[in-house]
Amino acid sequence: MVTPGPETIALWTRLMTSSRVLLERVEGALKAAGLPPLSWYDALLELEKAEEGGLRPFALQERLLLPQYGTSRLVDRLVGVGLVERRPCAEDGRGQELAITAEGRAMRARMWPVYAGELVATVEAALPAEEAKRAAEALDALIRAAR
Amino acid sequence: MVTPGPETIALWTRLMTSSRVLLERVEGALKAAGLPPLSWYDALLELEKAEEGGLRPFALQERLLLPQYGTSRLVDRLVGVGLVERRPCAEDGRGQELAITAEGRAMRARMWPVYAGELVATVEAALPAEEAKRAAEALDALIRAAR
DNA sequence: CAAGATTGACCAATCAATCTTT
DNA sequence: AAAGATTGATTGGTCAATCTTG
Repeated sequence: MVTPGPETIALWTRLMTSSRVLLERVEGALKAAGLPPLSWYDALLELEKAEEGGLRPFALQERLLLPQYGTSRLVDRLVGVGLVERRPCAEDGRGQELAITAEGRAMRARMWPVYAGELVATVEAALPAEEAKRAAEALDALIRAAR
Repeated sequence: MVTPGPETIALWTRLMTSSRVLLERVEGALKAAGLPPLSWYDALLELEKAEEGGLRPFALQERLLLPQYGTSRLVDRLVGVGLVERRPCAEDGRGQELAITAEGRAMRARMWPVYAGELVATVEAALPAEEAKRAAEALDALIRAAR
């Protein structure tokens, strides 16, 4: 039977713990500031990067690594509070185009300083840039191996 | 205004992506084998390590990094299917002792090969032990900085 | 009152089924 | 039939309130 080596176990447990602890910090800071969750930020950022044409739901889905229904429900909420618009799609009658609204841009801009502040206070306080870079490369190898 | 450096952003995004992608792999493999989710494994393992005396819910909670109500609901499910037992606590009338049952041990033993297989297939396929060790140390520094 | 633990009500995530267009 | 997207029903997670004992 296969048994992972101690380095593998250590990396796995630290990966699970660090991602949860950091995520909690960021989400906690957003909530404390009366702002929406990180998932909203991610979606707004992708739509803002896409500019004029907007994005099709399936494209947003790929970028956010969400299931199809997850995207559908997330977009429902964003549309519900006026941060995103749904428009019929010209080229493909099955689909739509999603576009960020002015309110959406404003919300993302309000969220960023809070988000950025936590990243600086945790990641940059913990690791010099050179080490952060090496760790990022190792994680990148994990990502490629897992899909 | 604070702005995280590019290495910080890269590490953060890889951390979020790698943890999600690897977790999906492991959860997917468990589900495909008709087994319960990883959260059950984690709880069963802690209770098995605790041996005879069992664990108080608050102690399990600390080890699993769950909120109090989260632990309560998780234990509900484990007790519901007979993998864990709740016993009144001798020293402290407010609390209980949680103990893994024989069925609980058997379930953990069935889950481990599936879990271990995915770790080997992803982590060990991606990184030599020496690099895994260095990455684990970097993540450990992140964990300490975040709490 | 603080600590350990649970619970009702609500929100979010998931599954399977569905609908439309290609 | 496959791709894009949504939806009803269920399950799981979260919040605030509650209960009991220290």
